[in-house]
Amino acid sequence: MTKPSRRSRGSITVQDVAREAGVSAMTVSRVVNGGTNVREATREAVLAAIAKLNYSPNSAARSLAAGEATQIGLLYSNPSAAYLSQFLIGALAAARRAGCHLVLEACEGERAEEQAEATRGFVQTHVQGVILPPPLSEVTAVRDELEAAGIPWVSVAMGLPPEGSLNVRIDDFAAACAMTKHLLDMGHRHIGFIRGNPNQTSSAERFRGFCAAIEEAGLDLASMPVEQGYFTFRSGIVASEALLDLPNPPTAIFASNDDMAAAAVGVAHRRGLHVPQDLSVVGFDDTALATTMWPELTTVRQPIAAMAEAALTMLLDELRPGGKIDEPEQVLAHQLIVRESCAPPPRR
Amino acid sequence: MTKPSRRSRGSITVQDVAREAGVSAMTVSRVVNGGTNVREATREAVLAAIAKLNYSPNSAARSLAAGEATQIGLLYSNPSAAYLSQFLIGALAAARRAGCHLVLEACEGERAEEQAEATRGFVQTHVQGVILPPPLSEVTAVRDELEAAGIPWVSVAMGLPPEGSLNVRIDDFAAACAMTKHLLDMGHRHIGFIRGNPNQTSSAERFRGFCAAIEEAGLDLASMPVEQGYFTFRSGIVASEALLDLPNPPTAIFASNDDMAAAAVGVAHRRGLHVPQDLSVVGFDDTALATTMWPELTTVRQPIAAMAEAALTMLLDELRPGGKIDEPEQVLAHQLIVRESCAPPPRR
DNA sequence: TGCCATGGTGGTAGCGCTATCAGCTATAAG
DNA sequence: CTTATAGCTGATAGCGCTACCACCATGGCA
Repeated sequence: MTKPSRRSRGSITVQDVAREAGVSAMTVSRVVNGGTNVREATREAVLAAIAKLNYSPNSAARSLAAGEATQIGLLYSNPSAAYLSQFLIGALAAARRAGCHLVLEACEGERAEEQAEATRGFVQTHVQGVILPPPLSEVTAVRDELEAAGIPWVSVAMGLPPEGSLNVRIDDFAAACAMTKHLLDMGHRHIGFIRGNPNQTSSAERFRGFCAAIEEAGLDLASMPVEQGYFTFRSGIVASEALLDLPNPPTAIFASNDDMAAAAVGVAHRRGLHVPQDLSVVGFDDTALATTMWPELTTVRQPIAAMAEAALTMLLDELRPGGKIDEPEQVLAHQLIVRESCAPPPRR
Repeated sequence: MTKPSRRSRGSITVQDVAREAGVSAMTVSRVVNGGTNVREATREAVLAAIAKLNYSPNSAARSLAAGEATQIGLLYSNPSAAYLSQFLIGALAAARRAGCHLVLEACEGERAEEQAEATRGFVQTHVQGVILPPPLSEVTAVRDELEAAGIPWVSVAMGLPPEGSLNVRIDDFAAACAMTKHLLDMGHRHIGFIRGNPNQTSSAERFRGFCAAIEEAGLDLASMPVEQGYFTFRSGIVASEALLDLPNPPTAIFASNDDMAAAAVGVAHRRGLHVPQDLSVVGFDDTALATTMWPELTTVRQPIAAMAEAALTMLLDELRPGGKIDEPEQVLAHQLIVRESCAPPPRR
């Protein structure tokens, strides 16, 4: 009878499974991880033993033994809170599967120096790679700092990422195009557009999509009122007021994100306009805001959690000793979400 | 010249630091962790070596060797997305410090069976402890399941936690009381209250706070219109309409959370009432929603991230072999956030 | 002088897993 | 019937860290 180590937590280990299945620990490990080169019968025996003992691998031991990347940085700034939580959920799921830790760092400031400072925090804590959700994915101060430290990064949801950089995104152009067509299909011919922050390339892509759909419909793009916004609620108020102050105001407003769309609805209500009867409003992103307003917002859904997962997975692949990844760019599918903020234009 | 192992990632280890400082690895470890029983001179030498080599401990090895809890579950349901992201930020920060992983599990359903099912997911993946943010902290199906599996948990933001249970919260009663006084101070004498979901004890506590402030001011509580809500935006719409349909509608509405307050503002706008000139509205929680509406919402801020950190820390203490914790209940400070949704009542 | 506390330190032995390579079995090829 | 080839498996040796105990000085006490 062997004396159990007093340090043992009594948990099931590979050894236990191996004994149960009548194989070696190594074979169990192989089955658990992808399982190349294991005979089918053996695999089944191991799987049965795992199920019987209710085994679950110890991730600390795993990453220690495998010498894997264990700390991945995630630099976030104010993003719409709804966006961030979805993002974190996806990233955490992937991180746990990979057995690595997510290291968060807030980057509040707007100034390049503050941003670089936040980034250096990562360099000092030895993260092996960094995920950059918007809008940080576009900040050169951050990217330069990472570049200098030799830390790889993945940018998420850029509109138009630089060639060859690691990134995960949706097709902002196509999504904006589809949304515009949705408005056109409803009969709108005079659509106001609120642009996003010019320092994010997705703003330009979304606007391009809008333009493309308008022109494809044979309408005069120059007649469509366009206002500059900055993705914030407040900027949406200013832009919407400008749009509705026009002598010939649009019958629909396409805001480049949900926050600004919510602002447009707020402004319309203040003026006694009913949405969607008097004015249609659509947004982009499908954040929680879209369903905590009245009427609920027609918008474009990004698979945020999936994008975060994809980003982390890509980064881990890149970090793996052998592996430059084959496909540094991943474009995930978006989805048009039709709710109640949109109706045919009022008859005049 | 020693041949370096090909598995080594060339990172700095305790051994390197020990050699540099002229001590043993054990001593370095002691210095890094609290450092009991180390002579001051030795400690300084080690610290210097750590700084010089830019050493940072490998958390995987650490938790493997120490046999610490390494997987902590976090069961979440719908929570306001803004709430969740703040919560995750706090929890992640604490988790990284402790070197443990956060395991997320979504619990979408309302039915006890679904909730129990989600909880069993944790039991099977061998999490050592679970954090229960609202509203899950109040679900008995979940708690029974954890109890049965012998997994300790910490509930967060319950209004009135059961005696002796691990929990972190704010004083909902005091916060609601303070908010009500703020309305009274502005001159409101006829205040409508929208209650929260009755299945959460914080709803009752907030209502109690409201009542206490009203009675303390010597007003007739029975004359204050009260509607039942369920913390959702939609329930807020129904409740607000009921309140404003009253022959003698209130001059202010105190909603038990921000979502319902936003609904109240929306309903008011639809009726051509201006907020705050014609109607004051206040909320509770200070979620992102509070600043993505117009006017911005006066509300109560919970230190969400800090509460999550406190919860995780408490759980880890509980899990530590030696230690039942001394103080199973922590009450953190809330804060009244005054914005623009609130003004003195209109003169009649 | 001996003896026990006590504070400080190092050596040893793992924690649970996987990289590596050697070996071993079948099948294919010579 | 050998030899090459491939597929499958196990023994060994760590990954970087810390629990555990042995050890060595001290110094106080009998």
